Amino acid sequence: MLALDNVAELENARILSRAFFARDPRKVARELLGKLLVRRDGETEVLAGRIVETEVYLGRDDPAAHAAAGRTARNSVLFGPPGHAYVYFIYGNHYCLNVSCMPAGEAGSVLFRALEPIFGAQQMARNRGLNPSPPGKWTRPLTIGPGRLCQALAITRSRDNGKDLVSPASDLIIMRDGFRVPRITATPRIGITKAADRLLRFVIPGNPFVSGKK
DNA sequence: ATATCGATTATCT
DNA sequence: GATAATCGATATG
Repeated sequence: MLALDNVAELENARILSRAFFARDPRKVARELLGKLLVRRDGETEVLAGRIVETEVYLGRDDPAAHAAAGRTARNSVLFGPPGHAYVYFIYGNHYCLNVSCMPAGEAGSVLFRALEPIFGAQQMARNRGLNPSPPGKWTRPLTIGPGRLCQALAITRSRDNGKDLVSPASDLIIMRDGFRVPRITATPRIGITKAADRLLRFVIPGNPFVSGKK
């Protein structure tokens, strides 16, 4: 499988099934915690991060979701088959990555909010325009937050929107490696104004790469 | 330490 | 024309 074979961190990892995503995104968001988001660039470069923070966006019954008003040119991936990338541009500056859930025809997705770098942190820093040299805490700002993690993995709408995230041929895939999350906490979603009270954000509590205070 | 604010553009009303 | 699933810089206690 191209360059993945050479990465020790991924030698036991397998791509998730399409069926994993053909379900209620509330279930998918919880179970995505501890999985791996893997970016492949060319023949040699591999970037990988463990998913430590997710958010759920539903369909018509969720006013905060892009799918709330129905299908448009921008959000059409959300209504397509499960396991595909929905990438959108926000605040004139940032990209955010979702994976489509539910069977084709029904909207619903999970937003990737934070990763723990597992492989390729040096290149992630370069993608972010940061100086990779100072040792110690330099990995923290790489992948905390939906905009930052997209920049770290070089995810853009033109390159990745609509991409199949469970195809071995894709350069952006989601994998499992047997890692078990100790615990899951649900909180309100970040940065929204509508339906702000619903507990649709999921984190691995205590993980240092979860966004938020301390 | 927390709070506020400006950047910058695709998308929708 | 207003808004937005954000980030990073600056101001303030």
